[in-house]
Amino acid sequence: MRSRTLSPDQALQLDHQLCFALYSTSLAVTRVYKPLLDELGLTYPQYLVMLVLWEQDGLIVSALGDRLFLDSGTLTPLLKRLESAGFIARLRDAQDERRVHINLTVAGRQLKARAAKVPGCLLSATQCTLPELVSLTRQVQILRQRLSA
Amino acid sequence: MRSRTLSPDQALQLDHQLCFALYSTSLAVTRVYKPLLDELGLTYPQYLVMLVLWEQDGLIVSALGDRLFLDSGTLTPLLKRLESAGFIARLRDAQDERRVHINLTVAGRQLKARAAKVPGCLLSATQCTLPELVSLTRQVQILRQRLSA
DNA sequence: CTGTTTTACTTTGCACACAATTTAATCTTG
DNA sequence: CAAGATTAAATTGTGTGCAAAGTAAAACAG
Repeated sequence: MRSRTLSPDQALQLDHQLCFALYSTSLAVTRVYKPLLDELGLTYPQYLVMLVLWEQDGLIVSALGDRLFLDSGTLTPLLKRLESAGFIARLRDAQDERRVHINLTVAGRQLKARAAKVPGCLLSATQCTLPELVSLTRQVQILRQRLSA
Repeated sequence: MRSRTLSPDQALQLDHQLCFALYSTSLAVTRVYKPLLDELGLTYPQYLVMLVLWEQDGLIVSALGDRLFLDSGTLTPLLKRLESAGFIARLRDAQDERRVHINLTVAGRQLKARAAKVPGCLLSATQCTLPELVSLTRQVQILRQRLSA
C-alpha cells in the first residue's frame, strides 16, 4: 500500500508538479491561440482584455485588473497598444481625474463578431467534449480562488 | 433543456474560458511560489530548470527544452543567470561543439535539500488533498498532450 | 573532399508580468 | 480648510516567452 505522503525526491519530480502542468499547459494553449489571434491583430492578454470589454464596456483600469488578476504595471502599456491599434479609447474620468475609463471603439466592437469563432476552434483543438472542458474549468477556477485567498 | 452548444455571447464570456482559468491560475500559483523561491534565490522558471536537473544532471539545452516545452531563446539567458548565481555550469560538448551541457554545481546540488519543503507549502496553500491534486494534474497534463500534438 | 544543408545554440526585438517607485488627485482628520 | 494619508495610474527595471535572424559546427551529397 502506497504512503499518503510523497518522499522528498518524489515530491520534487517535475511531472508530479501541478504548477508545471498548469504553467506548461497555459503556454500550450497560448500557442494554439496565436495564429487565430494574429488574424485579429491581438496578443493573448489583449484578447482577454477585449473579452472583458465586450461583456462590460467603459471599465476603469483597476476594474479590468480585478477581473483579469493583473496590475496597472501590466495593463497600462498593454492598453496603450490596444489604443494604438484602434480598438479602445482611454478617457480620464471627469469626476475623478485619477481614473481612466477604457471604452471600445467601433473597430473594437466590430472585432467581437470576428472573434466569435475562436472558442470553437479551441474546443476542437482540445479534442474534449464541452462538459469535460466545463468541469476542468471549474476545478481550475476553484484552485485559483483558494490560492488567491 | 440546455443546448449542447453555447451562443457566441456565452462562448466569449471570460469566466467560461478554460484558457483564462489556466492562465490566471498559473500566475496565481507563481505568486504563491514567489516568497518561497526568493529564499532560494530562484525565479519560478529557474526552479523548473533545477527540478529537471535534480532528476537528471548534465542534459544539453535542447533536452531541457523538450522537458520544459521551452525553446533555446528562452533558456539561454535563463541558464546564464543560473550560472551567474552559481547553481549550474555550462560546458561545451567535446565531441559535438554545438551542444552545451548543463551541470549542477555543488551549490546547485545542495539547493535541492532546501527546496524539499516547497511542494508541501504549495499543497497546503491549495487546501486540497493529495489525491485531488494528482487527479487535477493528470487532467491538465492530458490537455497539454492533446494541444501539443 | 568540397559545397550545401541541417542542427544547436545565441542574439535581437517585442510583449508581457510584476515589484518598487513616482506622480497626481482625492479623501481624511484635526 | 490645511497637512497627511490614501488611491489610481504611470513609470522603471528585471526576468521571462517566443519569433526571427545570426553563428558555428556537424552531417550529407555529389
